[in-house]
Amino acid sequence: MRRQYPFHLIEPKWQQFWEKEQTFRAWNPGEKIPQGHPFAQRHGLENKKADANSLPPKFYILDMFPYPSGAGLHVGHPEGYTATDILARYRRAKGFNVLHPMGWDAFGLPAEQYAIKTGQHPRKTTEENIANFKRQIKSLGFSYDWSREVDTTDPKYFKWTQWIFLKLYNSWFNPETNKAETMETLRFPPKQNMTEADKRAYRDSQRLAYVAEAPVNWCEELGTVLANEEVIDGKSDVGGFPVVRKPMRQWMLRITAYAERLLNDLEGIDWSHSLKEMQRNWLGRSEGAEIAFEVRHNTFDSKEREFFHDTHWLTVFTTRPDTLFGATYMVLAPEHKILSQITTPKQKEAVEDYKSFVSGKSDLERTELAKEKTGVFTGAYALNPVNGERIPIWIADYVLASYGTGAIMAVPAHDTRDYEFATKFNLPILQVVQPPNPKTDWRGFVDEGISVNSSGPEISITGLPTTEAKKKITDWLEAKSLGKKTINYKLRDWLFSRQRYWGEPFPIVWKRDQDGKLFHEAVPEHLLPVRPPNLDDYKPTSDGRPPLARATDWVKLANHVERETNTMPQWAGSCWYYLRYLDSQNSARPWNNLVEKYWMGTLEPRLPESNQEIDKEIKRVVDAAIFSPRHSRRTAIIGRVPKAVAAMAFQVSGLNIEDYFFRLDSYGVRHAFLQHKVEAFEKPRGQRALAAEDFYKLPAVYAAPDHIEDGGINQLGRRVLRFHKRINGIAIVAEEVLTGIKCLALQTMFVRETAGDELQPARDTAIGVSLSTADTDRSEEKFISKNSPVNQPTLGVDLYVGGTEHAVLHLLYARFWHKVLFDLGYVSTPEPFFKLVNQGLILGEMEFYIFRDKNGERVSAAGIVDIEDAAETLVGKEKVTGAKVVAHKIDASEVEKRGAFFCWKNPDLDIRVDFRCFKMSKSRGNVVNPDDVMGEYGADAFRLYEMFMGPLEMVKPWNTKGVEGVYRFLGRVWRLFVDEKSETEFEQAESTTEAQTHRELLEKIQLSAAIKDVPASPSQLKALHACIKKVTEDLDALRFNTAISALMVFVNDAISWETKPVSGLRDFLILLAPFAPHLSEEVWQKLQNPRHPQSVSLSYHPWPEFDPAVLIEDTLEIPVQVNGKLRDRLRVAAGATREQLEAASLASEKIKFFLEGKAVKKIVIVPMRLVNIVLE
RNA sequence: GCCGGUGUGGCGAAAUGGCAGACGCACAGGACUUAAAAUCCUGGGACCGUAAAAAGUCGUGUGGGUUCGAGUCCCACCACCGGCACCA
Repeated sequence: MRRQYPFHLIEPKWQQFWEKEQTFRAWNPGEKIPQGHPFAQRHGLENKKADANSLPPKFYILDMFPYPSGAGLHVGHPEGYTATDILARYRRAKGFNVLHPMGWDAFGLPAEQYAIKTGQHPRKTTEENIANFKRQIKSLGFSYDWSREVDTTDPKYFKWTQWIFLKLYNSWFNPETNKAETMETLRFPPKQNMTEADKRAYRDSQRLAYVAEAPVNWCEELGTVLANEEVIDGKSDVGGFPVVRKPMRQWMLRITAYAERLLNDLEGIDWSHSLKEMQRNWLGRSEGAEIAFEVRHNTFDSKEREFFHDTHWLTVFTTRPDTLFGATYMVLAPEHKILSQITTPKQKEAVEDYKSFVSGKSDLERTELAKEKTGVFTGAYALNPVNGERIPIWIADYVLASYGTGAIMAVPAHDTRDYEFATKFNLPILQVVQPPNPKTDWRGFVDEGISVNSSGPEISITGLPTTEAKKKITDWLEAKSLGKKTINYKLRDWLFSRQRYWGEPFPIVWKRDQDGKLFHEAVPEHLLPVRPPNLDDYKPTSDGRPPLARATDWVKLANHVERETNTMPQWAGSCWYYLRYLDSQNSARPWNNLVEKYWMGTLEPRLPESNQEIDKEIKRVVDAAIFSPRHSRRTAIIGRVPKAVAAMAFQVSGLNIEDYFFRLDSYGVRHAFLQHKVEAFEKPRGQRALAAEDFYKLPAVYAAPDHIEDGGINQLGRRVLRFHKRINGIAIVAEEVLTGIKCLALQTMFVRETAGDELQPARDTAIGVSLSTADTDRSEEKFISKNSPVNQPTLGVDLYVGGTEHAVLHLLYARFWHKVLFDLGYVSTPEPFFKLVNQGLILGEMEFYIFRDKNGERVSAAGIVDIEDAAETLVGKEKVTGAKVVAHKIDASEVEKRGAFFCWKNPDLDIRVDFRCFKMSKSRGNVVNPDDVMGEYGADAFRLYEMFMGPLEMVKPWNTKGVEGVYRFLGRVWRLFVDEKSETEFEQAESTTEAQTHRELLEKIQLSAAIKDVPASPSQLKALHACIKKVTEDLDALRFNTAISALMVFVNDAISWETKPVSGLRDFLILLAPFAPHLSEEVWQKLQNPRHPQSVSLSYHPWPEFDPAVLIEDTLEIPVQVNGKLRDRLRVAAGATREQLEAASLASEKIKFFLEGKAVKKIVIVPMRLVNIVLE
């Protein structure tokens, strides 16, 4: 494609300019901003030291930093980076102090494996890769503050990773305060005569970082152990090598202590629904009961009596205590400790055989081959506590030693797995739950119903619904000390050590006490960082000894003290990098506290300036009232003011806010509401609808807007809203305190009754979006939208963008570390990432496949079924014959569109072709290299295209033709501004001069003569302000694709203007700049002052204000429908009344035709929008 | 199996319950050109019409429902994508 504009000169020019001028430096409280910096000019900070109060509000916008692989950047990286860069530039223009950093997550296996192969030090590989990544990222013109760059493999960085590890090492989790505390607060158990060794052992057992001998995931090929999160289907996440369970001594982090908080705090952060679900899933909370079963030896015959000296107790975990009467056998995990004590001699051999059979299986076999249940009887029996029934105890590998108590009570009638097992081994199946639908088979029915056959001598739950039955039986068990309510999590402690070279060494040494017993101790903080030794051989050893152990000089310290030779996993460095960015040059501390508070938004918030007219006192109280923001992307949550806070607020202000509700919008702006009315609606099936009084018991309400009808004007002259639909749930009519805007929220979520008095919303069943406001009063609507992106900081990182692949690894670990640091007082927010967005995957370009049968004849895809993706090709079956066919990729030029299909270009066009997109992969050869795209179309076009493809979160296929489309658009922008003749001269000069002077030749290019310093015409203003409105709103909502289309619409219009008013075009450039910064800067410079080409960057120029007044039309085109079908359009005056609209509609000739001979039943008129005539 | 997400032209997509398909790609026709590229203009969901129009009918995965009006809200289902998967 012909070059549209000289991006090859413009882009490097501005990248160098920004770097030289430090245009995108983010300023910390206490820093002095250099003279003349546009940020200082904009915010009045010249010659001043910027303290936290004089700095504008912060905006922290973060990318997931990349692992610098040898392959270089792929097109997925710039997708997220472009989105964040656009927002960073937008926020800068809006007046924020924007923190937008970049760095390298550089520890990792590929560099180490390359080292093993070639002997090249991983540091060298890493440095080369970083250099290449940096070059590529810089060529995209992102506005990163490179002065804050971090590299996890830099000793200056991992010094603090080790420092945080020591914080974990020197802390324990206090269950009473539900938080981590330093070891000083740990009390020893009240036991006499604890020796120093006892005390040490106790302390070590309580640390957040501890050593455990546990069965771990050992990967032979990688020569290292792996975390649960790194094992997928029994294979290593990296490389896909088999993983086996093997007991080893390893470092663990006590993440399980935080399971509850990691789960609960998800509610307060703005992450996508699916991502939160993934985390919830991984945490795997389940509520149930532990029940103790007695295993009594006198239940066996006298000959065996001597083998059983005690009564044993076996505890099981179940989520369905209500099915206890249906427990017909028990199952233990083969690894269960009690096994040796209860197995009868007769069964001993069988049990031992089974145990060795199971231990020989890999994890993969244990899960994949588990379709058929296996197990053996132990010979022992337990007593069912409710009725004294003797139930046999089995062992089977479908019960996991690591979850719950490693033992279950099997209720085959109401558990799928137990049912399979019982069927195979002919164990009794006893119904204890009756399904609600009598036609449902009770066998294998696992849902809730009514308890049956559940009566014993002391307790009966027969006839109770499941929820009540659970509660009653649990209470009874608790009273008898036979059981208790329990919560279990699937989450396991984090296996934190790796047998690798290329990772952070542990700041730990091993010593021996007087008795020769080995113990560990922290390396003192002042000796950090502990650097890894130099090695010649990086290979792991097959016995699990880490490669660091080879460096004996490094390992062995004086007095027989030895270093820990394991290294930390790759995730360690990424657990806290977002904190190091805040203060990356600080060599004394990981970060400064004030700086952390400023960037994480915990300093005193400032009031939005635009709200000056609002009663400040109320605002202050409102600010004080909410300290725990709870909202998510789609759902605004209204919270009630806690009583204590309300009382406090009353003392301060005399204002009673107890009846207020608060809602945080997606910008963190607080809206207070006064409730007017609550109504309950139709009773839903199976569950009971909320009643008005229930509302007061709810801790939070998910609000959902639905049908709102205009209910006329009330005494105050305000529109009243009415809803008349039947809705299952409740409706709240409320008025926003600050603005007086009436809101209506329909609450269509149902509640389940729980045991206590408290009602809990059924999780995430809210269907709606947010409170909606009356759309009848336009000035109120304006008020809302104007105030939405307000200057109000949010807690933590304001926006974090990255791929889904880190949903449970990085994001869970980082939240965990952050919470520990929060507990210990090093950070000020409980969560690190306030809002998080996952970018969607970019697939390869569309590919065409033509099928051939076994004779090589081409066959139409129309007759092919069961098409599957088989390594690099497609296979399918012929529908008629069932014969196998294989597809071959063909070029797009061999294909012709025919109706809804693509056909092979033979004369008949009768052979249909299959078309689809695949994930980009080296082996398929469909990887798009960003360097190539940028070389051909430039960085601006590349950025623009990645954003124009579709919504950020969606999976979308790459299409090079699409890049050409946006490239053409940029060319049109260029031609909108420049004089064609001067450009031709430039091109001629460029082709005949030395390359070095090319950039100066840019100055040859003149502005178009059509650009004049004249006021814009009304229609020009209209086009501009429509664009301002759309781009601003879309950027706030992260809708980049539609923002770009608005820019295109403007340019399509403006290009035909005879005179182009310079002020309007300047505003347009500000709008375009976040998307295409290089082109915008270049044109801006020409526009500003052609005689002083080195004028200041447009990056800090204020974002244009949208003026709704210019968009008001004199006349409108109103569609007229008859029975909901469009029949005519009328042009009417904008202020036309209902009566005028009705008369005009009925007068229309076209409408008359449709009304002929029919009676008009009703006429629906929506002023300014539409008329609908309903006939009988 | 469980959980979550998504289904709209040939393709990427857009639409506070109110004119479905903005914007872009691909395509077709035209202008400019010796020609091509680039650029500019025009067209466009399908069907039925017609010399060409106009008018009309059907259209947002399927089937129901609510509503004057549904891509959008409710119920049931189907397909695809992603995650988890013997977690009691």
